[in-house]
Amino acid sequence: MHGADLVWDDARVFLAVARAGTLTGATGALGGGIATTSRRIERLEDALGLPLFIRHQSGYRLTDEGAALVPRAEALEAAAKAFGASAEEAQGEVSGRVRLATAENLATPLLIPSLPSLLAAHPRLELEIVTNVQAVNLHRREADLALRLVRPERGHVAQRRLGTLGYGLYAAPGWSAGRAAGPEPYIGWAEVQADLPAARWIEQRLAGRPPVLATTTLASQVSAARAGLGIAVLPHFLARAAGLEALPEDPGLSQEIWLVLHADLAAARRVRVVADHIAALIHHHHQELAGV
Amino acid sequence: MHGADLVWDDARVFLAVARAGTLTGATGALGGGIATTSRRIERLEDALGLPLFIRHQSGYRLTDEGAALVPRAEALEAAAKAFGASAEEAQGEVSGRVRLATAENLATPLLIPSLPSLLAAHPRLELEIVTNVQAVNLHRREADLALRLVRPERGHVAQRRLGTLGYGLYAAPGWSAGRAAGPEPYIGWAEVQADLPAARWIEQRLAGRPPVLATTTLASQVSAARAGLGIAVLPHFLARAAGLEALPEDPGLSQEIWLVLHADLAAARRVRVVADHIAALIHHHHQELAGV
DNA sequence: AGATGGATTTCCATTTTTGAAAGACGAGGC
DNA sequence: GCCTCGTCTTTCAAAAATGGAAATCCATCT
Repeated sequence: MHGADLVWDDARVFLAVARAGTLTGATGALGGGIATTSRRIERLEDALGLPLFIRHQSGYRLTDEGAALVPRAEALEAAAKAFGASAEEAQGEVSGRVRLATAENLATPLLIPSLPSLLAAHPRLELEIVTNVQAVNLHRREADLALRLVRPERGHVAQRRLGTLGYGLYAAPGWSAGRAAGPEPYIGWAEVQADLPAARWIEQRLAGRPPVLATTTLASQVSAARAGLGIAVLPHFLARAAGLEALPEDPGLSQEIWLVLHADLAAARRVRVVADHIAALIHHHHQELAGV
Repeated sequence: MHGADLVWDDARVFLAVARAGTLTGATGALGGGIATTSRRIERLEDALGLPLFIRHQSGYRLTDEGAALVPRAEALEAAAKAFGASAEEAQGEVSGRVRLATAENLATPLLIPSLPSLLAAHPRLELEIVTNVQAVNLHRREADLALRLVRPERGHVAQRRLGTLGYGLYAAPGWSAGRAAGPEPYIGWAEVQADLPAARWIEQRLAGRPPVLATTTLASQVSAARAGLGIAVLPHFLARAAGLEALPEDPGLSQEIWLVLHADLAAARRVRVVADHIAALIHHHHQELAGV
């Protein structure tokens, strides 16, 4: 008959009415409608199986049992406040080291410049960025989280697809205007990165001819293109920022951007702070990255 | 943004999910639907402004902050349990003295016979019945509660109208058959009770003639009527119980039955136990009392 | 690799709760 | 003794919460 399902929040209503002495007053403190306050007191009395108030014309007056319950309800209130306060405390400072593995394509031009705000917001956060992507294995805890350009293999990881990185063909400003038709010199990737999508696309396009220059970093390719050495396949956002000229041909290349977290660490606050920062960053630059 | 309005019951859901590790499991423990559990966790995270769980494919896993909040939620749970348990204890034995003032009309035939069950249910309850109605004044604490046949004057009292006491004209069985027409002998009230409605009605009816017998108690009037002394104006329920014969004429007399409590005592459990008993009693005999 | 199974999220009809206004009741002031 | 004021209860339409079912997602097993 009673005790079956007591609604904790009704205890809050009970306290308000006990303190105010009238439904009207309690309702003002609670927000809502008088009728609601009345009904919840009724429900509480039903659940407890005893009358808490004597209904007076001038208001609600505690019964003996009601008065006896006030301290208990106050204990509940204190516990609830502690619960909420504890939550605020938990918002406190983040500290500790986070190792982030990421593609250099993204780290240098995009991620690094965004870090000051993150580190300023969390002074005790230590961040370590590993760009040696190939060798890093989350499972072996060589990094806490990774920003990847390939879909991660399944494993004991939490992953989120953040956006898309679009590629285009770029050259120095005025390139198209100053050149006659004919085979164009390409800037390509060194042998070790031959498996990058961009590298494969170029190789296919050159059909055996060697590239005019092969490098191992994006930054050097941008420099080379700007120096007028040839055409390069570059991420839209990077080439545009460098002031390069987009050629009309579209290589149709794009890569998904994935954020991968070690499952055991996803729950750690310091890791999540970094993950959220990166997710927001990518989201913010969503348009530029995709190259729409 | 957060803390604004935290729903205490959501803490219970939080605990259940934290313990079960899955929404499905927690829902089983809570009763209800999975969707509800999911939404309430969301609402709690919104209210607190921090993520409590990491959503896994295999279930919900606590974040650092969530784990930190578990003990607080457990404190809340303990407080809620104490609240409910305290309510059960308050159900405990009633003890103490209660003084009830009542009209003798009601006390002797109705109330007294009903007392065994009340006293059996509350062995430590001491009941004192005062039938000297006129002199009793609730305000002076001469009684804790009163059962009255007149509407109480307004004052610092709580009052409930319980029912109606109907009167009829009664005589010994076979009275009508055995008598010729003519002025009938009436059994009336002694001078001191001349202000009773029944007494007034009889006096008016007799138009100066003296009653054949005047008494000061109902019981004696019943006896007199049963002895064939004359006609009496008696409460229906009492006359019928005595096996008297109802005369066709209806005096049109009735009195409201009021239960009056001293306002300060209405909240006292021992007083309320008695009041509730009486209210239930009158309600149970409602039909007979009204004399329908 | 594909199928399977458990778990969550989404969707929508239903139930419950809510809240404003009208009605009822008694207290206090004139 | 009557009137005004404040408070609670009831009523009903609207809003919110609920929960079952389908859809989706992912890890494991075959």
